[in-house]
Amino acid sequence: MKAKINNLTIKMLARQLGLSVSTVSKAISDSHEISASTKQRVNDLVQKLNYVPNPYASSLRTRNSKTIGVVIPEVADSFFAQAINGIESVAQEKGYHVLIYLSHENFEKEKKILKDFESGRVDGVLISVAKETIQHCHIDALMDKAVPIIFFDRVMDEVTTAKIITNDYESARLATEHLIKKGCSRILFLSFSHTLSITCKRLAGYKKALLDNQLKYADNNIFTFSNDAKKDYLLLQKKLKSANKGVGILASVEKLALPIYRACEDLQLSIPEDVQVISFSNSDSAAFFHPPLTTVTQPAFEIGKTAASLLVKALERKNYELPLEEIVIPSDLIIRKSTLQ
Amino acid sequence: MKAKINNLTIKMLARQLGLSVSTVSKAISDSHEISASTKQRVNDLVQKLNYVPNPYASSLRTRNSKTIGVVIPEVADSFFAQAINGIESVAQEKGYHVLIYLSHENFEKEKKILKDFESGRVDGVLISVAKETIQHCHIDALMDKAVPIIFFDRVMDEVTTAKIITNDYESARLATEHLIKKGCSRILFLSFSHTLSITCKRLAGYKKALLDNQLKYADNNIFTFSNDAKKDYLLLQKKLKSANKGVGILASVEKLALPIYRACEDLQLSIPEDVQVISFSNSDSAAFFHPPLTTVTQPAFEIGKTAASLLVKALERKNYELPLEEIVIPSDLIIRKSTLQ
DNA sequence: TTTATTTACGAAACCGGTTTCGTAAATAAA
DNA sequence: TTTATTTACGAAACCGGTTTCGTAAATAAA
Repeated sequence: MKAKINNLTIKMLARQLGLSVSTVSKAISDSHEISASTKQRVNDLVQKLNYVPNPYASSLRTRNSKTIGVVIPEVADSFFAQAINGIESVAQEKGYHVLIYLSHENFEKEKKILKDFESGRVDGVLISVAKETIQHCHIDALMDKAVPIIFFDRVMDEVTTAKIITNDYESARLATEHLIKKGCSRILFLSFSHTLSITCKRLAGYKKALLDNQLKYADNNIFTFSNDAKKDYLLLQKKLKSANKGVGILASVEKLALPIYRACEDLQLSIPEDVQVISFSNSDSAAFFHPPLTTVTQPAFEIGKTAASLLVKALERKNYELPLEEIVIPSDLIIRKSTLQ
Repeated sequence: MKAKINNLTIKMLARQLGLSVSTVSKAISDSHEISASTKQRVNDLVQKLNYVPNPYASSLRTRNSKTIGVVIPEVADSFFAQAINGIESVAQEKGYHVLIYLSHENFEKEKKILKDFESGRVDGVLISVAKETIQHCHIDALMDKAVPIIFFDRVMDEVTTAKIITNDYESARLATEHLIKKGCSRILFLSFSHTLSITCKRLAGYKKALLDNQLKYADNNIFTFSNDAKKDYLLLQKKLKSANKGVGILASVEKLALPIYRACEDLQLSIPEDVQVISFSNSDSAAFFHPPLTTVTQPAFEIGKTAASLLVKALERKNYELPLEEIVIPSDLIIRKSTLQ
């Protein structure tokens, strides 16, 4: 590796200009204390020598880093990828930097990540909590240090802060109702957590639709995925095998859709004739599945963008208070051929 | 917003312990200069008061930030999402932080991002260049500042540094050959850039397969997507309409696959009977397309992981020289039903 | 014309760590 | 027992910015 070049500092600029360091600093930040002509001279040299100030020196003194931390369970998922896009769009516009951390659905990892944030590394945090997260001590600790933290998608009701979500309850209710209208008298609900805010609300919406339509709720229609993909798959197969034709499935997260299709294929069950399927999904390719998948599509980009905008607002305006009621951006039910026409 | 709490500093620890700041600092970093008993006392208090050192103060003095910058064209793409996963796996293990920046395929944005990196914000950079990037002045400038930069996937031949890629040429050649073997006498090559390393190499592999199989190369079999999705789609439709049955298509990037399926559907062309399709793609759902899509699947995770490992090695070992020859991790041709059996 | 105010800058402290260098006390070597 | 070395710590400089406070000179107000 090449040796580090002695970097250009504000002190060297000052020397070359015959000015003090403080004057140069103020000129660069366009302070009203500095005359136009001096600013001109300073900026000309900055351009000429390609001076780029050290952000960490600045952070140290100003106590802010123009950096936001984003904590998500995974990145290879359309929802989170699109949410990052939304976050980045705000960051790029407002000159913020985005640190990405993956919890991999693991509480201990999430805790470690938030603990690091207590250092002042980030000015604020956007988080979608891990599946395993049921306590919020790590979040409280961060909030105690006055680091603003905003939830998006996967929130914790017990924590008082801004939350950007979609209408999980309502969209699950509508999706379930759609299955009922299309003739399903039994509907499986696929979840992958008993505790996540999103899965709980979606389950509640599902239950409500059953209730509204005089269908009985039964625990054995609820299928919660573990982490063991193979075991899960076998269980799903078994459940489908035992189900009557005309069963409906509502998958509460994107990644549960593929196993359903695979299982139907393996069992030679036809979608939608034998099994009707709806999944929460933000994948572009849902439209090209065999058959095209009816989805509840979340406003992932907008959720990310809204969360980031709010955070930036909280950071830039001294007296801005985060809205504490949930901000709900509705999802779309996109009807395709995995449900009957 | 709550006022910032006066943060715990090493100075306060020192005062409470009756030690000097330097001793505490050394104790925390487990310096051999400090006795075991003192280290114990210091670490006990660190635990008790939940002291988290300010990373920017440390960065300023040590001139490294334990942060790597990742620059990619987009994030909502399976390849890049998986590559980030690979990068993150190394970062998490080695205690690095990952700053993500999106160029949105735009050269000016990429330039701006790299320019910021000249500030010392990151210790090293992993980049997959934008479609528009044909110059490398911005990269040279960064390398002049001794910031190590490693290419992954989309590289620039003209820049001398480590490059982690897949076997673009060979896998495109094999994919094309597969189409030829399955009876295609005319094969369209869908690209989205004339200049990107990956598309050039894939095109070259395509050409080689034609040559090896006594097929003529024709410019009008090459179709380069612009940024105008609608116009592109119409052009693609037109091209497919005019093609004879039995045409083959090789799509050189993931996002070109969906328009093909859509166009075939709209034109009532059957895949694979009328049109055989292979696409470079890392999407899990390719297997569930209608019909399942034959793909060239890149080792995205490994590419990201390898690039990050190399970068970390370059950062941690003083005398480590980055390997300058390309590191090639091969792709897999996964044959599904969009090509004839 | 004298006094008050404004303008435009500089000296120095500061942010919170790390590192260098110096040294008393303890220990080892002569 | 004397000298050399090692151990364990502290003072102070340092990283590269920003901010506070002070002030000479210029300008405005009395």
